Amino acid sequence: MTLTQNKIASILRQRGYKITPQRRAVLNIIALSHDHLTPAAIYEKVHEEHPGIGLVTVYRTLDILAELGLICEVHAGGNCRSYLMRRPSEHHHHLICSDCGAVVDFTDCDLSNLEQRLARETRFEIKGHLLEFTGRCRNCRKGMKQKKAAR
Amino acid sequence: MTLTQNKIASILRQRGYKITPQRRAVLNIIALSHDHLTPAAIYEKVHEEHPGIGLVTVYRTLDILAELGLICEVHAGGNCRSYLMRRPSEHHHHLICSDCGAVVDFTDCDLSNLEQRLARETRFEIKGHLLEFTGRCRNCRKGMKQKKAAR
DNA sequence: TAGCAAATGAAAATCGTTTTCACTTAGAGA
DNA sequence: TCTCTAAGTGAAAACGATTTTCATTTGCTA
Repeated sequence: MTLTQNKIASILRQRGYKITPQRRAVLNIIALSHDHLTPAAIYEKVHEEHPGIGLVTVYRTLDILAELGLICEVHAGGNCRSYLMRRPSEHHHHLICSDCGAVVDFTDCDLSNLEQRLARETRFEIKGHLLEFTGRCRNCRKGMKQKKAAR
Repeated sequence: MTLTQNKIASILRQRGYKITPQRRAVLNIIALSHDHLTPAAIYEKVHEEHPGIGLVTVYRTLDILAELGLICEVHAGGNCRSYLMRRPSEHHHHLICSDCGAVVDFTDCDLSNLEQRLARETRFEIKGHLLEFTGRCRNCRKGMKQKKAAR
């Protein structure tokens, strides 16, 4: 379930952050997009509607939203840092289409067996994991006619 | 099994790359280290012994080695791009100590069930995955006295 | 050994991100 | 509703990592 913007605004307020038009705009863009967006892409979209908003503000807003856990990072191969509105608020992972960039979440990774075995064998205290699948989504598999989303 | 340097050299030669002292030096550093190293760290070490070698050359060499699949990238949280000599030449994953940066490989990730299920449910054609565990290694768990390896 | 394509190093360019700082503003309190 | 202040903003500059450019050097084939 997507958090409503009002809900997000109230979380921000609770934590002592002010609700500014700039933050609303950034939030809006991320919430409306089903893709993961790089900071630059977010800036671009935000800037279209609100030309006054600077890239710096986008970065600052992303930092705050990530800190509050309202958005999450996608790694997706080479370049790091693109963001996605946090949909399931619990632990989850991503399945990323390498063609169009679509992201699907999944929650049940069931790595506990593997984790336990690794912990036993290596004597590591395992704290977390990063798991992402890549592939081609349904749409991109049929029809190459799909427009590739501009990154 | 670690590829010997000679073997690597011959792979380079086969692909039309020349064997230069600079490339040897970079290769040497990566092969001797059991940690994953950032380009900067590699440069530093290489530079100690061969002060003539520039950072640019390190980058170029890393690109080539990665392209040939002789070294592999480690993601490890925030900052991307550190490299590791490819030890098992097959598909494998990393277990990374968040304190000292030690990396342990493991090969049997057994995600096929999950992968099949995801493919069925999402109609993705799944091509690959990224799996990394993070935690604290045995040494770092006992004794905080361990010196943190400079990144 | 000669010759040339490939490789190198230094400097400059580029890219993404962060810091600085003077100015503006959201929102708590009068 | 108005005032005041801490928090937020934008522009420019700083910054670190990586890439490009270009003149010079070098490995290696003929």
